[in-house]
Amino acid sequence: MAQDTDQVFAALASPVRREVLRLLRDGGPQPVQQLADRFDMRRPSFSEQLRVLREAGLVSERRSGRQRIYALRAEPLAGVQDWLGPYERFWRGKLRALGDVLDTLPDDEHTEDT
Amino acid sequence: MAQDTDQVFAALASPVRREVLRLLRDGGPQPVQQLADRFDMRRPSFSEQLRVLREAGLVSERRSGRQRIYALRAEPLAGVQDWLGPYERFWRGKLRALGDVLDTLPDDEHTEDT
DNA sequence: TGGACACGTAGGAAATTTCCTACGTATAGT
DNA sequence: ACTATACGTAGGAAATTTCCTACGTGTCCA
Repeated sequence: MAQDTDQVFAALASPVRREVLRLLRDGGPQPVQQLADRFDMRRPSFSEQLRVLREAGLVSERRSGRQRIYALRAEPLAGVQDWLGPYERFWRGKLRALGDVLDTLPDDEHTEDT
Repeated sequence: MAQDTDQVFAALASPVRREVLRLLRDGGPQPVQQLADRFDMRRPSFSEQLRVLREAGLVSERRSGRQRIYALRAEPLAGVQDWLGPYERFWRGKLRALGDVLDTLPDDEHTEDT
């Protein structure tokens, strides 16, 4: 569980890998070649980036002839959003009036004085 | 820009650092010592973990006598949620199961059946 | 059956991360 | 001024990441 979370966050900590996810999101499932053309990188290096995404569960692979079609698997990102949940009120509180948020708090556990 | 995003995701890719954020979220601002007691790690190593969080903008530091009080800075997490936004429809409503169909959708049309 | 194509793995170099011990700096108390 | 406390930096070892070139596997096609 934490292992998965680690892998997902680590996978997202690379502009190349985030761009791959975006390409799959906006362009749908694609073969490796078509994805790789977008990056200034040798093919084996790109394969490794795909492997990181695959092991994080963020993409799936399907074979079609001699091509491999990669597709976005967004489920792990739902886990990221779940993790994010409990923090949300902290930045909403900063962006809005503080009193507005405090009014709706179920319990008060973020005292800011000594 | 992407540099910041990289650092935030990389900072989150460690159970120790995520636990620090949780402790600050649930326990409010705390000195280093009090945080460090929760981890099986030497102090200098823990200082480095804090440095990673600090450089990602996820914590702030304030001096109080010979202590340094760390506090959660959640703003970068808002950036994470923004990044997550365009992926949300992929895990909601099982649209992804249809694969090619969503590729043909002109607008975001997420009916939540089943 | 032979060759081109799509993609991966093998293995290695360089950079980065993460831990450690040793030491430095600043503050507090006596 | 001296000592203890709180925390960081320095520097180094081990593990991991990320890139490369070279090569292997499987598929398509003439």
